[in-house]
Amino acid sequence: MYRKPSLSDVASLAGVSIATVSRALNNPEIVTAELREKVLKATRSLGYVPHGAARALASKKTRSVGVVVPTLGISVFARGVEALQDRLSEDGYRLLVANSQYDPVRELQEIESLLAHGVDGLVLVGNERLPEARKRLRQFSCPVVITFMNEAAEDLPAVGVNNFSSSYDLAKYLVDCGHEQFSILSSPVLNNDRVRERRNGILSCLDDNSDRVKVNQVIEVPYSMQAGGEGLDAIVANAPETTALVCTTDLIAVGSMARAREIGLAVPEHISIAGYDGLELAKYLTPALTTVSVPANEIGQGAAERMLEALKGGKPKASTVIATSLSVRGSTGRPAPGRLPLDRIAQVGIGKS
Amino acid sequence: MYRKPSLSDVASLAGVSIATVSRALNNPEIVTAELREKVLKATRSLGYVPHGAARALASKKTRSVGVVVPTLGISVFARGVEALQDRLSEDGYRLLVANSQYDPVRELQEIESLLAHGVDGLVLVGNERLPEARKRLRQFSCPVVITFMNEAAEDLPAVGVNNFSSSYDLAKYLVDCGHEQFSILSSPVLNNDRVRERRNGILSCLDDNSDRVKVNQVIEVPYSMQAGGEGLDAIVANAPETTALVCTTDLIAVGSMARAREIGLAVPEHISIAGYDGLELAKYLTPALTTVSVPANEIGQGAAERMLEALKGGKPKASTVIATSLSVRGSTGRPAPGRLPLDRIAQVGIGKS
DNA sequence: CCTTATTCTGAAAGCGTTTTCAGACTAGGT
DNA sequence: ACCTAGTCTGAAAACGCTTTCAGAATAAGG
Repeated sequence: MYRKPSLSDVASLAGVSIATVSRALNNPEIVTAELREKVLKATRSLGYVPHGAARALASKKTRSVGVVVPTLGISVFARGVEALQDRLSEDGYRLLVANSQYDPVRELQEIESLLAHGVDGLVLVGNERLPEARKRLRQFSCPVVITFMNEAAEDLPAVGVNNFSSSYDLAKYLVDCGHEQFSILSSPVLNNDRVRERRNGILSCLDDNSDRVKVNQVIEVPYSMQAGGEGLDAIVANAPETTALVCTTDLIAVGSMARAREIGLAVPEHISIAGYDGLELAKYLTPALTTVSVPANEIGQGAAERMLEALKGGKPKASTVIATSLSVRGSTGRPAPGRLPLDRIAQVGIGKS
Repeated sequence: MYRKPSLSDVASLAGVSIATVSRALNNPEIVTAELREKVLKATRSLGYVPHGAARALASKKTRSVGVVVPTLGISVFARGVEALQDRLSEDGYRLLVANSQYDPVRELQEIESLLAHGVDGLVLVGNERLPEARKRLRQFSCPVVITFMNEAAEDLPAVGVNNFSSSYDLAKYLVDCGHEQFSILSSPVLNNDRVRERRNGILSCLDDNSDRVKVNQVIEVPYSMQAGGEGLDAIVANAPETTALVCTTDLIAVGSMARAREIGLAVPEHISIAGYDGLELAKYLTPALTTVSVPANEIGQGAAERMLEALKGGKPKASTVIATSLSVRGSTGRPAPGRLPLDRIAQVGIGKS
């Protein structure tokens, strides 16, 4: 049975010691050109590939980092992970990916699994996690970068957008449009500080303008387009005077927009709908969706940069806030004066597919 | 400086040898209950976590598998990777993720990086790769599973949909609708056997019906919604008699549909448009997009199952074909009799945003 | 030409596990 | 009571690399 070549195979073929081979491969400059050549030749002719585990054991570095995201099914996370991997790969690091499905217990397990594997660093999403998770992170004292948040607890570096202020701005834009009757449709806030911040940002803005503006309903629905549609139904039934519906997520916004059309509500004539995330598809909808664009790739890349810095030097740099942009599109506009309550306009059942 | 507890720390605290600790942790049943208890207690009280690299070195298993996808920016791949991770995680395996950006050289590098790291198995997309990549795979002789294809070269197990026949069926549906003037809008076929199979499937069907049906244009555009729009422009300019536009990808289809509306073409009255992938958002568009639904999660999960089998037993099971379903929706319909050429209908510039 | 400083190289000691191997101890049969 | 078979346990040998340490070789200086 064929055995994969090891350092000593290369060493004996090149006629040098294993120490020299190791050096020639890792610190070429500290070995004389002549030996280096011999070693490289032997390496090539044997097709030698260093053994990762052995190397990790000896050097105490696996050259890999781990990331735990809630799910890859959400485009911003997928793109963030992609950018993270792209950047890490440039520096020769591998990326271990896990998803928690928004379950803190699962997140803890995945973190423990990654730490046990021996990742050199860990990229996480948001600040909320089980105390055990924090404890493990401390115990392993490996570099951690928090993403999709503008700041992190325990003076960890964070790379992400300011969910609160960008949501505040989104709401402000709608207030400035002249809307007075608001409702909010949110994906679950439990275990999700990003969405909570967004919701609070919206509420804070509406509160700051409470002389002109009223918050009718704040509804929380599961994270799916269908649930977004059901959320809209609830708004129509319980807060028919609503003229502006702010969603904490594009997916929910898309679902509610589709449902609005189904029941005969015109967007934005009868109701303005806005989302958050900057889904690429959002601008191809009819009407195109007003949303807050989150540059997920910048977050991923920024996280990679922070991580690489920590892995090399170690100076704990502060957090990086990634700028969002408000993409105003066709799904929002001025409220129609004297519009009837939504439940009077809606023709429930008629447009139903 | 605090050192992480090792096997021997646990051993001395429990008053046994490291061999016993190792056994108590990995094969609890071969150790007497009494010792096992002592060991577990010591393990807990020290917060002992086995050292991954050392374990990998000794056991020649890292309990991790690697996957290389073209990009995570495409939803089917992201969902596939997610399902893969979910299933592998159940059995205690970690997942290393890399993307190649459709570049064969980059794919080779990532494969080499993963193999050097020591993954126990490798999940890849499609059959096309550099000869060096095959060589490495053979050299490391680690289990490989090919995904998103219904069969693979070199008798590797494959888990995926039949791109050819499902595309054939999609085209057949349009032929049966009565369409006679077809055009095809494809994302790049280079380094992408999945899309090539789809295109060939469509062409094969149209060829089988060449007595009734004509293929006007087969256009290849970059993989983006904008490019899809430009593709539509080209169709309108060069093949205005087209009544059915088949796209090899939902993203392209969405782009062309949006562009169609922009230039005043009604879908499906003036032109039927179909896609492929089963993007979740596709059914929330107006009109909803006819597409071939690919259950990416089943592919990921199936790949995980194959991989786990290979990792345990080793019987090389055959490929698994995952069924697609044709989702017929509003974007396709019967061709309008006596329709004018598209360039006569289009009002270029008017609807431009 | 000899001494001292300066590179480079090789021997060997880990790194923290798993696993083989042999010895110790228990139980069962006569 | 003695021998055999059968369980468990511990000592020690890998696993393949990095890195320290000391020695060899070369260069520089007097």
